Amino acid sequence: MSEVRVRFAPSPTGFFHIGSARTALFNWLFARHTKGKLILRIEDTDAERNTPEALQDLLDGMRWLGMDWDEGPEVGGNFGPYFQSQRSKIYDEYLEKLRVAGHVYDHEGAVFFKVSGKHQVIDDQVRGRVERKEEKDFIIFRSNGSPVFHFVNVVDDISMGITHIIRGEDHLSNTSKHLELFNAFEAKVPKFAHIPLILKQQGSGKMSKRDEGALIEHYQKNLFLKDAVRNYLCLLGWNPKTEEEILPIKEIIHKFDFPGINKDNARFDEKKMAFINTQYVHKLPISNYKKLVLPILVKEGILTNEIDEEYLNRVLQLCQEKLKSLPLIGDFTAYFFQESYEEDAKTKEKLFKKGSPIEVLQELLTILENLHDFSSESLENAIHSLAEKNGVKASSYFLPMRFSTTGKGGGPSIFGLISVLGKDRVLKRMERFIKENS
RNA sequence: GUCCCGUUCGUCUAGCCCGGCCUAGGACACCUGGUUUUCAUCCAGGCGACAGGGGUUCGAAUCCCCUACGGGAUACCA
Repeated sequence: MSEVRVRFAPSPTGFFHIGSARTALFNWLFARHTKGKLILRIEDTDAERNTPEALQDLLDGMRWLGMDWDEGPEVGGNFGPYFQSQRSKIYDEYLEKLRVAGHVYDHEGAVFFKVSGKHQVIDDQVRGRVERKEEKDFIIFRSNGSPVFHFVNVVDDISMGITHIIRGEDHLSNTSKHLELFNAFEAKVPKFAHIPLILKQQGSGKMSKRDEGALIEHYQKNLFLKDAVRNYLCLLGWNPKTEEEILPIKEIIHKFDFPGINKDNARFDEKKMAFINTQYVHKLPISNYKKLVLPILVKEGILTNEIDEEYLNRVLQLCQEKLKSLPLIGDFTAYFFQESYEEDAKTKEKLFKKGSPIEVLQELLTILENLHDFSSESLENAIHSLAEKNGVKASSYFLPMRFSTTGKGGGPSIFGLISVLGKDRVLKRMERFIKENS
């Protein structure tokens, strides 16, 4: 059996967006699943709209999402060049073949392809048999001498030995043109797989570069985990047929195949994207998590050099299970590292409405002063026995404790919080709070 | 307009090819309750769909036809 060769063929005319990324991803998954090759081919025949920045953004985005290519820019290969702008010689040769066989004619300076008028049958791996007839002759070389997409696309797929064409459904109608060309060249026709499009979150139509959250850059900037973004993208138009949706990429590669691809378009859902990201944040190995979060804390001026490594580790570990996304880390942990932090006014109001927190805190203070073991288990026992002695619910101590030491109404689990903060800080902050509020 | 593709909870989807196991399963979101409180974790429960109409069949989400709706293509863009 011959080796699978698939290609991702973007044109670098804008920033790398979700739709392109997902097409690249499906090609990559198929290549890895079949142990074949992924070819990255840059379709830059439109000199007017191509930019080097867009190309760089594309390569960065591919790598960020963990998609490597076996042939193409920066890696080379035996079927190059991989930029269409450098393949004009090949295109001229192929054009000559069509001329010799009488498939083309010149008109108004442009070269037209003479259509056969026959029904073209696509045996699509996703949609089954699709039949379409190309009615009109079409241009393959512009009057300025440059070749047109349909022509270069087919010529490259032939000359690069592409075996499977996995692309968006928006190309399904174009396929009859491409089939005409493959036939005119008497070339073997690759298998086609037209994958569903990604629709914009609101309104109608497919997702475009201008839509919120459409650019890969957006996820990079907002510190989404790349594995999470990739996992979500896999789920748009493909399903693993398991109840579990959050899967390691190895498993996705193993399961990925054409029968699992859906026919209907999928609407992009930022909430589910965010949910999956949160799951990945929670599962992040501690060393990795620390590496990602540290620069944020430093940048936000929350961490200074004198921070005790041991303490930092405990804080980060404590907060991970409640952290929804990486950029929230500063807000979530600032009070661990700084003595001046803002108090949440609404929570404070609530606290004082509930009773006399100062009295409660004074009692807590004496208990905690005499508590030598500040582990969360020990704290839990102490608070529970205090509650029992006073005939109240243990939870009645939680908000006073939390608010007086953090100025917040929410955060990590209470005993863990007090334990990590440590006896010195807790007592000092409670005392300060009592003084300032009585 | 013409051509092509599609249509299961608000959203992503399982089931459809090979009709009965489907009083249609899961996930996100939402709502309610629980847990270490407010909550951003976690757990339990709830809400919620086979686009409509005709066939075929003992039986249809599953097969066929029509309609409606959605998407795409109709460029000397890719």
